[in-house]
Amino acid sequence: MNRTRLRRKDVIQSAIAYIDEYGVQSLTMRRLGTALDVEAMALYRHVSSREELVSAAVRELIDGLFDDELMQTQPKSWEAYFQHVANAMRNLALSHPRMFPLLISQPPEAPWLRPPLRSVRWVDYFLASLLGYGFSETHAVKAYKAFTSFLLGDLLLQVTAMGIDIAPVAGDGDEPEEDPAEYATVKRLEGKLAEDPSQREFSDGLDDLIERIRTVSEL
Amino acid sequence: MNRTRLRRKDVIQSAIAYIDEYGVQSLTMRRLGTALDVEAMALYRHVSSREELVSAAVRELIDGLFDDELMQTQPKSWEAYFQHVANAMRNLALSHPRMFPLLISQPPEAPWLRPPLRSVRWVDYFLASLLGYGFSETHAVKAYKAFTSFLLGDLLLQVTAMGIDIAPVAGDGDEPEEDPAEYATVKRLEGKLAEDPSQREFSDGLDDLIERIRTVSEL
DNA sequence: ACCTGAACACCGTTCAAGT
DNA sequence: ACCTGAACACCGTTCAAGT
Repeated sequence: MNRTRLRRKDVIQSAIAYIDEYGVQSLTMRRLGTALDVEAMALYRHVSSREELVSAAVRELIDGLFDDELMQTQPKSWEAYFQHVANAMRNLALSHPRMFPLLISQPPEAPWLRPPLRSVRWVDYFLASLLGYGFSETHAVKAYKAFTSFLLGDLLLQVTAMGIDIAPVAGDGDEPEEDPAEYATVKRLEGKLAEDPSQREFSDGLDDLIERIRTVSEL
Repeated sequence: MNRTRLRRKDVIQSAIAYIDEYGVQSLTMRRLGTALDVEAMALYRHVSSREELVSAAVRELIDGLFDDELMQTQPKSWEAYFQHVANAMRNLALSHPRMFPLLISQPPEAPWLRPPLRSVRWVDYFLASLLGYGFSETHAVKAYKAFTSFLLGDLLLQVTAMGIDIAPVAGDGDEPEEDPAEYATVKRLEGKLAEDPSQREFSDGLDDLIERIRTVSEL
């Protein structure tokens, strides 16, 4: 019944799995301990605090993304490269919707590191690639900023639209409920608002972004 | 020394002030109680749980934005209206950097409500305004989506760049530290990366967005 | 070297009791 | 009607002790 000696990796992987299923709020040293068939206190052998565990989980995800999806291929055009990275990040967000917001809430290693591309290694590789595609330094930095802003906005929106939140759902208390039926315009447009063209919206937004970056580069 | 009877409003305002100063993680019923010269348990007379308190604080901020900044003036052009709303939201984000991420992490009232514009009343008013400026229904919804995505991405980036996070700073544990000096490209571009043209970047991004929306509308 | 048990200081929340 | 005190079940974390 007892697996081989507990390793740090196991603890971190378990934490990710736990958060994916129940959310960070529910992650408890004691609960993760019992999930691993161990007393909570044993975890401190591998992790210095709950906070460090969570931030290690975040790092794990980002490093995984780097190793699996990007080192492998180097597309011919920078446009294809953007598509590549964007879709890899999107897949990460969609397969770990409860982890994704943590990429933002964790403080970055450097102030100019912009989530969700939040490791120095990552950004270094990204910028170096752009330079390799012939971007000027200024243009590469601009593209990096525009790209992160796009990813963050769109993916976070998508993830929260999945009805997932950092904290579990809060009851409405005894506040006056807002009644959507009262709001004429919203009611009228509800059909269009609720349309969920998430993949399409993302692709269109991305195409748009690429177009903007191209335009700037040609000035 | 004892103020007039505790009101729900006081509790919520205090919670906002407390979060602004110390972050949500530090908000504790007991601590907020002593900040209000009252036992923690007294708060439950006005608020049904800690969660409900936090979500009331978020709602308070959004409602305040609505009342103060937007009902007042109705600019002549939709472009000016966008600027209006965007800057109002930006001011909110910058004056409550520790609250702002909560606008995202709290579940929205309806699935198609996109943070940070996250109240039905708000969105109704926003969409109605666009229709008033002559937008078609489809175009108004598209503009709403593009606008929220922009606001969310840019403001969240700005707020996290302030070094603020939902959770207090996590130590790095005994993981291998990433050494920025090792990363050549990042090192080379560090100057450009660290430039903080936040107001300008935001304005440019907004101009860009407006331009995109205009273009679509003319097709 | 790794895990456990008991303990400490702190939570959110309930409930009977005070005024 | 509003607040308090004591209590309960749960946390993160420390530390001495077991193997």
